[in-house]
Amino acid sequence: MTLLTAFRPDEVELSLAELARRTGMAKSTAHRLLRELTSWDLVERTPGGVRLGMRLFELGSQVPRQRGLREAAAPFLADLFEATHETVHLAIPDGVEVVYLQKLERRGGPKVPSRVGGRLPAHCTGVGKAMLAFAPPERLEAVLAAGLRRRAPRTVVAPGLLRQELAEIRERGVALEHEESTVGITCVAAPILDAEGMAVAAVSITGWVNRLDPARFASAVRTAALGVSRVLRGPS
Amino acid sequence: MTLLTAFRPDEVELSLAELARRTGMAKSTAHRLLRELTSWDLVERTPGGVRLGMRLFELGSQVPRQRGLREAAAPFLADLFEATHETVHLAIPDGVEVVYLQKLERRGGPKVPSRVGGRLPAHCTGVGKAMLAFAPPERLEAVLAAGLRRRAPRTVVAPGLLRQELAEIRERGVALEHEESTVGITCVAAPILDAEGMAVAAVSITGWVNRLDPARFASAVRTAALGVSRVLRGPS
DNA sequence: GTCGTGCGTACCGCTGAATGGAACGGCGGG
DNA sequence: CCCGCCGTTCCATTCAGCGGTACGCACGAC
Repeated sequence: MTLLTAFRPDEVELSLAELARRTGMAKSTAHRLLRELTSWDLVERTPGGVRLGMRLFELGSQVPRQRGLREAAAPFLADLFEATHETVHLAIPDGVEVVYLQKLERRGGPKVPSRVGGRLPAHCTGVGKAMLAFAPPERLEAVLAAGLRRRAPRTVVAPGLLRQELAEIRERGVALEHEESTVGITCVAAPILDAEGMAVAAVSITGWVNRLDPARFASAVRTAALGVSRVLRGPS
Repeated sequence: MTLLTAFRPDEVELSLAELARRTGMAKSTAHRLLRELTSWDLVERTPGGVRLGMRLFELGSQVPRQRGLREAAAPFLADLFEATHETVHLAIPDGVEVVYLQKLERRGGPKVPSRVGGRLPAHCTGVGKAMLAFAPPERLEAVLAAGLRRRAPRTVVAPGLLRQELAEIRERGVALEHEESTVGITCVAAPILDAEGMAVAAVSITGWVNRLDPARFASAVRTAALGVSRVLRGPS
């Protein structure tokens, strides 16, 4: 894991020497461990070094926390994409962050910082706020305690403002985000709730701030989220 | 890895004792290793045992072999889905099998055996045949040597027939599959080629055999594949 | 041409960490 | 009620991982 996590999110390949340097291992140790990792196809040898291997992807695809959700949500995300023609996201909460499970992009859409399997802070994303509004109070406190870091000029950094906004989200069932994580981009999100009314995930659409009218799509996002919630609660 | 690979594709959670039994480890060994895996969030403790953890999903999402392809293909897959309203697949070759990278499902579509991160034999799937037709000859020989296992009544199991079909695919640029892996399901696939004309991946649409007219959608699938090929070759 | 540097690879003696047997408390079913 | 299975902890033995060292190679500077 020390070796595997030495790969930063957007690095394709690293040399043995670079890995040894980053991890503080002796070159011979890194060499031997990489041989073992290669034999499991957890990493692959390339002309210029090593990169993460396909078995990691295969294992990751089996992870229950994301698999059930993804399979249940897939058709609804497709519908939502078709109805709105905007970038669609599915995410789950994890500590003070959100982890993106799925992303449907259209050609020519805005370039958003999210990535399948990537993380963003909860307080400055649509999906994050949607889930915070329907989370145990401790989670909000943890987010506030971690500090509302400013990621863009319009990021909400005042705890009071955030609390107030979450109350509005609870009332309307939809979360809005206007250039709070990236300038020029806006977002409409809705939570996916379990039987107890707690958010287990959220869906959102994201688009250019001057092109996407939140009021027009709010009900579509909400409908998709409700559809997933219903399927998750089972055939009861 | 012995512990992680003890989880079969559709098992959600396993007990410590069951893991020890499957792997042949002593219970105490399995216990200690699971503690370590848990600390990395590679597995998570549940009331009834352990399950694969989110970090595996996050790591898997970084794997270059799938990430670049997925990001390049995403908009084209979305277009294809919208144009056809059928289940869309993106897959890459791996030995005598194919690994699915992405899947877009519509509501009410047929239930297909594929799964993101899952594998199927190359010889009985549309994407598999599309890629075999544009693969180094060794790969086809390897597939034949491994044996064309029958998965459905109409699976092609005769080497000669398969060779002939691949020639046709090369000519038309599109592969067809009619109930060769699952009864009632048909498939239209096209390869994504690199600069040397070798298949690096394939896209397909899948639907009910009596509902999906291959002739009508062949060009759409081919167009999507060509679009991805073009993007992959870069902005040259 | 020649040196210097950084790379991947291989060897091997030492040591500390992994192993698994044994034992215990808790729980549920027969 | 007791038996069996589970998860957990402890501990002595041993063996496998560690990393210092060294080698061949490719490349660039001088």
